[in-house]
Amino acid sequence: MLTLKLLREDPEFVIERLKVKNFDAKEIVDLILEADRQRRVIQTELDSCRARQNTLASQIGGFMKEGRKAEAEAVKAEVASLKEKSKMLEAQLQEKDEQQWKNVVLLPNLPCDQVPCGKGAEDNVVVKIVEDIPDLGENPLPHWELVKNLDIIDFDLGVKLTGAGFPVYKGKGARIQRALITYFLEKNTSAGYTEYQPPYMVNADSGFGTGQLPDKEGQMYYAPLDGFYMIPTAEVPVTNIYRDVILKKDDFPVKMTAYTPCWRREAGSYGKDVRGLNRLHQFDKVEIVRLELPENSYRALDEMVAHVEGIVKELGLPYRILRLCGGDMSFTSAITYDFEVFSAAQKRWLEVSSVSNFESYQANRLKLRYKDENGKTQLAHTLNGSSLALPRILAAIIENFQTPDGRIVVPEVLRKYTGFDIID
RNA sequence: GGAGAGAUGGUAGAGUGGUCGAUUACGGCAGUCUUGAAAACUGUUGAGGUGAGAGCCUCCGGGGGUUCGAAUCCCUCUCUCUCCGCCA
Repeated sequence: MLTLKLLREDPEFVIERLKVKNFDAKEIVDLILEADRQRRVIQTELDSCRARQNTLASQIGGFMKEGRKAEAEAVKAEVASLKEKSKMLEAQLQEKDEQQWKNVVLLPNLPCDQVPCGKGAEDNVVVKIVEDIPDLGENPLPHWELVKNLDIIDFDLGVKLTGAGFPVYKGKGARIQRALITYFLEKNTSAGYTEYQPPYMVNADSGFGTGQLPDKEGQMYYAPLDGFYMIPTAEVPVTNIYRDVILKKDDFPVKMTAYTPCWRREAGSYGKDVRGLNRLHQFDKVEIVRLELPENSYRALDEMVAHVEGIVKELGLPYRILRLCGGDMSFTSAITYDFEVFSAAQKRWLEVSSVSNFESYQANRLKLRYKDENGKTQLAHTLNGSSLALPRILAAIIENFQTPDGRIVVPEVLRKYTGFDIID
């Protein structure tokens, strides 16, 4: 959520920056500022009305003690009329508050100045590409055929148990999942990230804190009886650990990592994008989250990108790093780098990680703050990235490391976790 | 699921209708003392809104109500603890 301070002080800047995200903010900003002006007028009037009431009420207290009943009654009459007035003002204030709030949450985060303009995926900028694409000979199989032949992932069984997009991993398929999770967590913890096991369901406050609510409500599974949401990413519970927290300057940086399953309804997806492991309703992911001082957040972002790159490289997968254009960025992000690995059999790039700086956008919703050197409370910066998401990594491993006879060679770094070096 | 007790500032813990945004202790910060530290002493120390500022307003788990006046009384929701039941 953008701060009211920024909107008030430099609305033109906000409108300009949001054009990079192809977001026309003019009308909303005007509505917010108008509601804000009205709100302050009402607030001032209400405050003085209440101040008068408070004074009179304590006067009555004095009269009552001294037994001056008649005088007390006279003052009571005045308070009664003030009370009606403040009731009315309160209602108006609440209305303006709601108007303002309703509109402020509609504004996405401002993209930082490194973000290129653009409409969609085609305008993203490739900042690095390591194309070490394996030669798989004649007819390499896509992963959904390989896993069926090897009987390590059963999509049909998932349909029976739950529905499409809920695969069942079996035997070496399950084992390599667990190996990947352990491997990722160890890479992250040895880079100084503290490991967490958060809840997989969160309440509405948490959903709001990281920006899933209110606008992406339809993307989460919801348990109405208890009002809980299945997490779409570990980012939600992990970042919310610090909701309503005021940190000290030397508490930074806060570095956290967590493995969780993730659930996404993915309403509206179709076609080849959803084949096999490409898009699931339930998948596994290891996430890294950082809280930083504003002056350090971009350095931290570079560090996170380098960290994720190190892992992808170690796995031996061809990859590229994209800087997302304004049109392809998420609502809450100020800048995002995507990692994609090349899936040799499908002959396409698959997104496996997304590393973002949210600057103070989430922090403002979360009320995640710190005391600066003058003792003033300031908003912190939040960042996160996948490190890494499993299914597409697994898809790429399965396809890129297939042998002509349909077996899968396990990447070297995973072998101490799998306990086998080939899937057959 | 049933019965009962609670929820107050960073923490502990007072406060049951009238200067209570809140006694006190601990912690934190600053100072005195000290070569330095500790101890002791002194001061200071919640968040937000509004205003140039003095100040004023809001917040004692959330929401609603009673009252001239609510941390304090009533209703409701959430959560915590104790006992019972169920259970990996």
